[in-house]
Amino acid sequence: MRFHIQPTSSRPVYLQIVDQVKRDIALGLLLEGERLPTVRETAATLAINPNTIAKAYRQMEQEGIIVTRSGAGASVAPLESGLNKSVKKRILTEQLQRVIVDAFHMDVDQETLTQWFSQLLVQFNLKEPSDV
Amino acid sequence: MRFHIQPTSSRPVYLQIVDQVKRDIALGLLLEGERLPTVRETAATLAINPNTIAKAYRQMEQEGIIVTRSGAGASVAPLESGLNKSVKKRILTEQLQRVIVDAFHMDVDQETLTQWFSQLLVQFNLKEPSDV
Amino acid sequence: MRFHIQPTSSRPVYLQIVDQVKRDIALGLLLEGERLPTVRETAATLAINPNTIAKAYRQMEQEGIIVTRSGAGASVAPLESGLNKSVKKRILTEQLQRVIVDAFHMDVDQETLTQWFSQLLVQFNLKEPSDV
Amino acid sequence: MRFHIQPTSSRPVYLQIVDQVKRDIALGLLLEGERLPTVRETAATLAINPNTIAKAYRQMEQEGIIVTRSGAGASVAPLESGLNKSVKKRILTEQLQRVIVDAFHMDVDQETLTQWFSQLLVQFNLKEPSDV
DNA sequence: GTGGTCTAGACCACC
DNA sequence: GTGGTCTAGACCACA
Repeated sequence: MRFHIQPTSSRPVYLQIVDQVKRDIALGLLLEGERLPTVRETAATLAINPNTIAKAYRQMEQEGIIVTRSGAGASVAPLESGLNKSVKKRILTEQLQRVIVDAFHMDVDQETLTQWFSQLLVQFNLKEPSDV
Repeated sequence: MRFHIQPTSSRPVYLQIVDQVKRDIALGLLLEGERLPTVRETAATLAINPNTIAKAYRQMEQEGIIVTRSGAGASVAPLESGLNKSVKKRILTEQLQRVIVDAFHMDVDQETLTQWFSQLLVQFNLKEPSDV
Repeated sequence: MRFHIQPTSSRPVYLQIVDQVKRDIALGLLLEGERLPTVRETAATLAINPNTIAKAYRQMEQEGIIVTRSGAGASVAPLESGLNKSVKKRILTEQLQRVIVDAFHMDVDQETLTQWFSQLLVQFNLKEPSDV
Repeated sequence: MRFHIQPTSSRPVYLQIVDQVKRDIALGLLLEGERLPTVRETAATLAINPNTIAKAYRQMEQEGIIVTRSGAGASVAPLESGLNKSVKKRILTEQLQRVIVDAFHMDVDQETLTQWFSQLLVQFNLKEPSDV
């Protein structure tokens, strides 16, 4: 696994790492049980403070995305979400609404936005074993 | 215009205000040229520090959402986005991707997500060109 | 609120703080909505690094014990536990079992242990308004 | 004796082993003088680093739970606790208090907690003096 | 070797 | 003023 960090981004470095791990899992590039690079290794590769990487890992652990066994590295946890459906809907529609509103203010029409949305869905659907 | 603020939300107060103005414009509830409540009026109503409201207004002015004439308050600016299309696409697909990845980790399937997306589009479609 | 830290304890400082806040809430000494001392203030009083205090606060926030509004300090959150009952039972009986086993190995008989348990319950029951 | 280890638990593996030995002794499943499996045997069965098992045994020896005679393996020591009563009380009430506070924050009422406590006591009472 | 804790000190976002 | 992020570096617990 290779991370790509933009130090100038307003998004904190540790969240950029979280984003990328979550994306790669969703894309099927990282499979359940697969090991992530160690904190020190990642810190060295990216020339970033180990504490920052550790923070990203801690965050993912608490979100249930990965499991870390102290002294034995971190690996991808099985998919499991304890949230009930109404909460999920609230969170996701809130995010989607923000995108739609932004699109409006950028003068992007709904067809175009829907098209981009669909293209992304296709990308993230490739991970279904039988579909490939 | 009435704002609804959740002080405990992780989303900063000033961005909650920006969100709501942008949403109401996109919904056609706020029309071009319409005036927004003054900073001090809003601050009093919401019992929030005026600096916070001022920051929200400054942010919206920068984004070209509103225009403020000193002494005459703020009003909704005409829709206009100077960004070029590839930039728009990058910004919006980045946001959409994050939603899709989050949906995956919440174990929400693509059909459900697409349905929620479509429902939102309908809501924001009511105020089409001919309505203005 | 005054904290009492034992730097020599094997229990990490940040957890000692969490323990004390949770205990004081359970005792009714800290009420819902009440503000906690600021991170910097606490750090100065205890002569402990602010990051350590911040970590304790972050931990409590994620446990839902307190809410922090950036720029406006932290306060006690309303009591709410999203766990379902079987999970609660598993967690608590696991802890209780460990105490009982330890008591056995210390040669403390069950009557004595039960007595200590009851005395503690009484202490933590005083917080019911009408009982006082 | 068969150990059951959850590698993903936040409780260290070596302590899980200690927990289980102490519990089985308290339950009367392991009697004084009875021999424990060897370090290397256990390590092989559980597919765990022998150092981890050795650490668990060292810990139990220090606590006076078991005695190890070099070359002759480990066996259960006679029950004996050198602590004075006030120390025992301090240690155990500290643990009990933590359970009670946790129960409060999980919104588990005192009746329920007391019931769980009593049920556990019954389990651990089956192996009373006369049974040995 | 792994990750976890704590310190010290800088800078930023928010109110 | 508040808390959040990041860096740098020490020490410890765990496997």
